[in-house]
Amino acid sequence: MAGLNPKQEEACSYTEGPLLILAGAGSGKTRVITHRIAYLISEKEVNPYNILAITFTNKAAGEMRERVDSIVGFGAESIWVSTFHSMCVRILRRFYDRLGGKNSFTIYDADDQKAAVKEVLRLLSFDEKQYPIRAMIAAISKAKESFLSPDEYDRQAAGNYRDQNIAKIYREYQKRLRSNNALDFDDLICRTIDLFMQHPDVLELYQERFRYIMVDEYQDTNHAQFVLVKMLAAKYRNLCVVGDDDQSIYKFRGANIYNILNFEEEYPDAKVVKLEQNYRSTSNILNAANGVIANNEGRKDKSLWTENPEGEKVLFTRYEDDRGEAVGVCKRIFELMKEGRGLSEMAVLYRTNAQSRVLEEQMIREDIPYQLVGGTNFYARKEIRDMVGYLKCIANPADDISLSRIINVPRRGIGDTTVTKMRDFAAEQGMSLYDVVVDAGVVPGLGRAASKLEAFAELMQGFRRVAEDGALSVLYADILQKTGYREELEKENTDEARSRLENLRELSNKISDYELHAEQPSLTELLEEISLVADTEEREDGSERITMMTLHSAKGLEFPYVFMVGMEERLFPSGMSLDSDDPDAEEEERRLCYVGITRAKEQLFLSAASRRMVNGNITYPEVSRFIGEIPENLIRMEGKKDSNRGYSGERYYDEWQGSTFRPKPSGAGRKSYLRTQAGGSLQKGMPQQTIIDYTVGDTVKHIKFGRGVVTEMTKGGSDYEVTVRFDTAGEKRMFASLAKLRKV
DNA sequence: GAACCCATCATTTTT
DNA sequence: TGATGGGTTC
Repeated sequence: MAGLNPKQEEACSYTEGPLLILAGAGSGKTRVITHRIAYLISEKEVNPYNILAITFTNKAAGEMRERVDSIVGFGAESIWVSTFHSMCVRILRRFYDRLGGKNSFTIYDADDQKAAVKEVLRLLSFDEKQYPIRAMIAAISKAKESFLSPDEYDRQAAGNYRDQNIAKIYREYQKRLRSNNALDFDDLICRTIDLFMQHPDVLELYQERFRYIMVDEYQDTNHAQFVLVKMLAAKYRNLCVVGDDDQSIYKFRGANIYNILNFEEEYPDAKVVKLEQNYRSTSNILNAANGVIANNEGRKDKSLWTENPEGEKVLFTRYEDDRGEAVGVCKRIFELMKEGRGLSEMAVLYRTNAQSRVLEEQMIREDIPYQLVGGTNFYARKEIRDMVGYLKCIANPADDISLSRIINVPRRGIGDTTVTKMRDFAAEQGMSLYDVVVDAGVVPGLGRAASKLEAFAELMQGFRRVAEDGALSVLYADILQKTGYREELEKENTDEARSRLENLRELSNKISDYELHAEQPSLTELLEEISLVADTEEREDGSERITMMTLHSAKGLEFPYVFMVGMEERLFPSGMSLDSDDPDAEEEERRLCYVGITRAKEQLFLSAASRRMVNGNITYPEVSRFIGEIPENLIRMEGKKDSNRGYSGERYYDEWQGSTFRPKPSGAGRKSYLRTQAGGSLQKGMPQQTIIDYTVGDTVKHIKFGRGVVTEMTKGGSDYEVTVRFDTAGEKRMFASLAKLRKV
């Protein structure tokens, strides 16, 4: 096997029986998985049809698919490369009727779930304050993960009034989902397990099919997923799990680190291969990470090493406050750029999304293009959810949740009172809301709304006819048109409305794209893709931007230059973790820190502020304990020591050349500015290669500062630093590639 | 039904 | 600080 180290090779060629691959950060994990699949097929002559590779995210599945395709060639397409959830959907679409459901079930996402719980609370007259929706969803999810039915949950709650009420909510929620012919994300896993338990013939079918199973990011699996994998692998026992207990950072969403820690107890004959050579980071960075993670107790014994050069020391800087930190980061970015590094080689990582704000503001001031990762999902936007709501209703008329969402959108005179009346009537008669809408005449006391309902029913029936024999894109266009949704937005004529229309066009593109590429396009499958595939706004290639994201989102990525900001007690590690009674909480924060450090290839910049605004309050945080855990000889501290554990903020905002402090842009203006920066519409289609057609003495125009005369140009790295004396804004120094100066 | 005011509340996120 | 949701008023 070409290009693999002995350990990697060992992991690839051990194909029979249970195998645990402990893959440290940057140890070439994906390479091993893909090579192993290739090895199974070419050396062991395993039929690709018998291979299953499970990942967590669609992104990971897509990447693996691509790599497998390129390395395996013939037969690669018959390998199942899939996320847990899409695998289960595929199985349930075929066999859900065996559990008494319809194979055409709808999938409820977080938003639908929320709406369902809200309705349940209303129905049971529970107070949302006492039983917060978020907490209820979490409780239900937890119950499902441990296979507790509402009845069993109730039994366990014996004597606990609150838990008994939660059991009631859970029961009612399940009832609602069942009558709506819907499954939530947890159901997808649990009901598949139910199916396997109740129908051993179905289980056997899949056991026979999946003779070789691989699970990536095994440390992220929850209990239900563990059970599912165990069942599938029970017959042939060719189960290979890959993961890193040190990178387990998703406990809050159910991940159970013991799945990986106790793998050898579960499978006593398991072979364990440790991939400990790191190919990513300098030894200074790697050892800094090792130093931090060594403070955790509950972990598999391993030590990462590298042949990479020592590199620069890790740099820690303490700034006066959060704003100063942002200024300092920007300054460092410019320094790196002067050395010829590009923005796409850099990333800023933080613990909480709220921290991005100050950084964004500063980057806008300094004209540094950035890209935010994470944030609101495309499909979570209101206008998209409305359209998807229509599609869901058309696909599954029993879906009361979606129908309630769109019945009065856009406004058509079917108000809350009417809907409540109909809902109550439906509940009494055991009908679905849609049945009632179609036959509104039977509901007493609807008054004027009756005619509105009739028109609405007519509209929906029309859509259903189009859905039956028309193309999906035609259906979509029809909805947009006939509901008056588009017209209403067009009339509004605001920036926001235009942006919504743009999103609706984007959805139209996605639908056309789906139609074009799907083997057999169907509304059900389209909706499945929409619910299961979060739309991760892919980074546009070629655009030079710095990436900003949470530490969680950074998992699996790497950058030459990494900034970890806000290294402060109670921010990171988070106060919530420190206050929690879970003794593992601090260790999970430390793992998160480990994940962050190991993202860096060349250089790592850590920083903290002495004063920070948190939730509108000024706080004076101490330096994070994690800083002290980095071996002293690997870190350079910038600044003087102060009385407590840390380093005081002696780095004030230094108004250096190029930074341009202007008053904070206000309200809506600022927002739309942010959007153009983050969303990229401003930069789309702009030449990436800057054409410099001006020189000293020329008059140029700047997008914000207006007219000015170039007074100086010096070469800095791959770029030019240009000094311009503006007519109104004074003298500014800036990078040619960022300043977008035009000769006039 | 929309516009406004006040109270409340705050990690991390994918499917 | 700032987003969100509920309640009130016009």
